[in-house]
Amino acid sequence: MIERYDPSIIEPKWQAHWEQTRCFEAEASHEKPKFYGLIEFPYPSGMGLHVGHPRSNTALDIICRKRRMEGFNVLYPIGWDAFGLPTENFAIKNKIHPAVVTKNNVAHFTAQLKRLGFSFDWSREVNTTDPSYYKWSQWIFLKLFERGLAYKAEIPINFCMGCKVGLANEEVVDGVCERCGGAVVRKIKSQWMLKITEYAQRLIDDLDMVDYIEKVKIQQRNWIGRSDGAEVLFEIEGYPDGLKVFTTRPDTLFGATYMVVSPEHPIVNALEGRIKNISAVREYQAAAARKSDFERSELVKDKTGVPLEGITAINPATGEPIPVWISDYVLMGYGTGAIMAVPGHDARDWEFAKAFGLPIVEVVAGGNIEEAAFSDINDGQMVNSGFLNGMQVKEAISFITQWLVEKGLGEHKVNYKLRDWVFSRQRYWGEPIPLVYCEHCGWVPLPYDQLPLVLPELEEYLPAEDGSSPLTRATEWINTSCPKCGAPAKRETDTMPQWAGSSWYFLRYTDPNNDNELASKEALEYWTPVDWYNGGMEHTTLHLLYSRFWHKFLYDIGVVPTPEPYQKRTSHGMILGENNEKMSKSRGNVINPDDIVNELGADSFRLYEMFMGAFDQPIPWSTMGARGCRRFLDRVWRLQEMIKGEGETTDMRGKLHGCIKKVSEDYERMKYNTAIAAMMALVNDFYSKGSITKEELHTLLLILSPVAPHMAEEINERLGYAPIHTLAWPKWDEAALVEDEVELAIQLNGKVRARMMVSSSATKEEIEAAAVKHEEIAPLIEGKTVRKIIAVRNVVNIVAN
RNA sequence: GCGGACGUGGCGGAACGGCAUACGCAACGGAUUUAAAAUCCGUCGGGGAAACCUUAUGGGUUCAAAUCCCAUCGUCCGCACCA
Repeated sequence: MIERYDPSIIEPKWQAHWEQTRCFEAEASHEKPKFYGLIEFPYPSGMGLHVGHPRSNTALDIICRKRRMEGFNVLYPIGWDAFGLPTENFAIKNKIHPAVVTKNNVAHFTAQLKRLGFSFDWSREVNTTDPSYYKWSQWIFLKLFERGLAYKAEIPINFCMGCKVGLANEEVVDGVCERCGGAVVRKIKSQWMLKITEYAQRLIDDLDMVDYIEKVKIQQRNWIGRSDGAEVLFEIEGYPDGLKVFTTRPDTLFGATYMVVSPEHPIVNALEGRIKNISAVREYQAAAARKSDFERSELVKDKTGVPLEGITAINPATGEPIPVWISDYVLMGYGTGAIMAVPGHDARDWEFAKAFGLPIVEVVAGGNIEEAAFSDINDGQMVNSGFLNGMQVKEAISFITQWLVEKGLGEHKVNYKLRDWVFSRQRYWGEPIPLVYCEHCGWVPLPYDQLPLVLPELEEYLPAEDGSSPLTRATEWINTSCPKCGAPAKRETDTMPQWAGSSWYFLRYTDPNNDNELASKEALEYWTPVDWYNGGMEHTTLHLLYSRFWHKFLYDIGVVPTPEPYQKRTSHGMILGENNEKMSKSRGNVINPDDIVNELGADSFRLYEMFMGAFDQPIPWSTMGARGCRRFLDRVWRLQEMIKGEGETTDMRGKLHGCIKKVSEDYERMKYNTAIAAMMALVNDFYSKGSITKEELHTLLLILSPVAPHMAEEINERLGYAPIHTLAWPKWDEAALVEDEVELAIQLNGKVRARMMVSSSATKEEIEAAAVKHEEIAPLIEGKTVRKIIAVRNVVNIVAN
């Protein structure tokens, strides 16, 4: 009799063993082929580990443990994305230094992660708030600044009233702050910006060279939002600049019956004196400014606007005068901030024209423009369009673009939805921006030998009421001298957003203690790119896009050897609460990993997270299901009682090898649930037999070990084998998979009517003959003509009538 | 509105175009136990008298459809006045 399975003894034992033998540290030698597996480093929040973290971590832990057994030198690192608002808010509320809060949270997370037995290389731990780390975040920023990719601009920003901080577009969700849910308003602020738009095309194009799951690629492409069209110049009487518009439908130029400019468009100021209804226009502008972006788009149904009375534009195709309106359905931030309105063929223009009684002209036949705008570009012929008449839409687009170019009225133009990245935050707990403002020299970068520029100590971390950074109070720190001319100068008080440190952390892991470079050339050459990166879909248009941008920049300046940071990107589905809703404190459906580990053990927890459903799908938590996984491990444990004597055998070789194959292949495809199901089925088979050989159990432990490493090591040690992590991944024998006899289903006209056993060496002809003669089949086809017999895999279909 | 994913037992879910419901949960029966828990063994989608029917619904392609195509309904996710 063996004692009962007790993870609370086994798990700490093996965790200590792994830590002492340092067996999961990446090898210094670069002889072996490398494998770099990466999970998104956690933000050490006060809430502690979420059940979502282990889902991603276990998935790649399985891959990394398997890779080591396959002979790879594996890097599976861990670190902390520790700058950020929740920590700072907690610090403010409790009057503790954010660095102390961070330290406590990191300690808590570390303990939680270690209890789960991930094979992280803890010797390479990084922390974005460590000055020796953010020295290099600052270094990269200065490089961007040098190359003109960081610039300061007066821009309307999304300002969160709760956090008192500017947000990137990506951080505004449903019109409110992603973090605190507070109202977001528009404020004009001078902000540091990064020119991610300069990389827009390459960020699209190079998706072709990486292996990302398709929905990630699609979301990134949509976010960057490339559109092809033309920029067209409309003349305005008495305004020599004219009014430029961007359109993807230059073919509809003859149908442009009016123009619309956004409320912020400079033409209003330029022509102020000639706009007869200027007070109404000013009033409209003021009303638009008071609305947030969210409110503006909330009112989609009701188009509003005011004509610029006295202003007339000329349609360059027809030569006709057309009115110019101002309306907030046109955005200053996209294209030129002005549009040509073609109500016949654009839904928004159609609504606007209907609302204000503007003329609607059909220029593409095929729809009913009285009912709705007709905007199909694949099916329609040009009408009422002079020299374009009779052409198909696509033909007309290229023809008129050429015509515009020849007349000097326009040009082919590509536009992107992607905006430059707002890189300033008016907060304390972030990397200081290493620039100094000098009255004489402007913005001057800190010399590299003065990095890191360390955060000053403050009494209060709260931003000022006007939203300026708490660093404005660090008088001594701010006042410095210009590195260029020596005159008194002031430091930048904005800090970097949380995304800075996470944009390059995977590079630092390759050489985490290097004080001379962000990482050595040699380390980067060997380890990058990351071979496999798993993370959340929510980072697709944030972290993942930002880090691709930074990486491309570092590639351009010769710092990294590859144009893309991550060779492969996968994503896990979210774990929902037992009630099928998103886990949250307020819903009271949060599952704490510690509780599950306490009750069932880390191995059962890991097993359940991998077994609960398809890895890429969202899935509700079930504590009963988790207990079922514990039952399975109990059954594996008791296999020790069924071990046969020396020299005895079972007839399980075929099933065992089938399982090795299934599990090996399913791990690679992240089909963890079916891999585990296959092992459960195998164990059920051994229970049916009531016996197992020592070697068979050993092999089962090898393939189970990536999921349940503690138990696998423990039983394996008791069997007298060397530690699993030092052993090779088992190979399956294809020959063993072939069984002597297989069961075939016999179908008649596609319906299963009978089954029969046949020798697996039987020929097609033999199978067909046997099927027709089968005792249950023969009477059914008697008197009928057999038209065809299809024998495929394990089905024979007889077509007869 | 646009883009994406998806719809299979009481539940989570399996199923290279080839025997639908693997594996697990829940439920039920039995063994063991003074009893319970644990464990072991077993049963287990629905409808129909039956032939059969049944993978959201209706069509189609095919020898063969949960799987491919078209339409409809529904759910989830992302983007959203992007010209």
